[in-house]
Amino acid sequence: MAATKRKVENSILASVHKTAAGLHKAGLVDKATMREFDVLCLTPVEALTPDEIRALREREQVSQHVFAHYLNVRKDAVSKWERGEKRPDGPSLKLLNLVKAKGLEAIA
Amino acid sequence: MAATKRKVENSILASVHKTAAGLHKAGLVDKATMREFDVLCLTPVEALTPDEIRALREREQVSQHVFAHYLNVRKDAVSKWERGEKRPDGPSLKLLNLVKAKGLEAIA
DNA sequence: GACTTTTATAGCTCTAGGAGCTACATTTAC
DNA sequence: GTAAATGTAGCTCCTAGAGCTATAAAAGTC
Repeated sequence: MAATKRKVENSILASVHKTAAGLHKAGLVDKATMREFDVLCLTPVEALTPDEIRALREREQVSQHVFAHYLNVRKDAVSKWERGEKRPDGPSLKLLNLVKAKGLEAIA
Repeated sequence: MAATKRKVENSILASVHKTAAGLHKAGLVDKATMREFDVLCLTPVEALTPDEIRALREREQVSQHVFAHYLNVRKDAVSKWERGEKRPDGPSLKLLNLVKAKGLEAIA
């Protein structure tokens, strides 16, 4: 239910963002103010299961070693994520979400 | 001196990368192989001083709170980075480097 | 077939980054 | 005046990630 609420909130926020973006284009809202909206409308960083992380890496066709280099973590960390020994959060999770959404090249 | 060596290495690697990229375009090297080159040629993640981090955030014209949201860390963390109480590394440093090179929008 | 390299798993210890909180200045806006 | 936003300061706690070694299963080489 938290997920449902989240989704509704997101769709509302998406509209707010779209509207704000329009105002910005029209020169009625400056860039800094847009950023204020963006905080609320930023793509939510979602948790990833070990399987999803592995699938993500295999989609990009790289070894754990190479994948780790892109994220600036050690290969051991990637191995542990994929086996569920450690769960990435904060900055690492953000990077994984970036790769999921935009591909490895986006963080090269 | 380590820095000098690094620089030289990087320029060499940059050439290797450029050459490899050419071979790839010509269809002589597949994408997976390119990735192998990329590991060596990835933009090095450099450490940032507290002042550089603050300058970076101010360049993007956002508060610590907003900045933290983009990086998926708490605002306390950003404050500590800028005051030199904690030094970001690994995934967080990678994100900061991304922002430095491509701007906040690159990680939105 | 033996051999090496690559890739990934497993187990271990240790450090410090980040979470999460409260309280307190300062500035800006209403 | 006072309310909101911003940043500092001082804590404690947890665990992610570093860093290492050993092992083992593929993949490529001779």
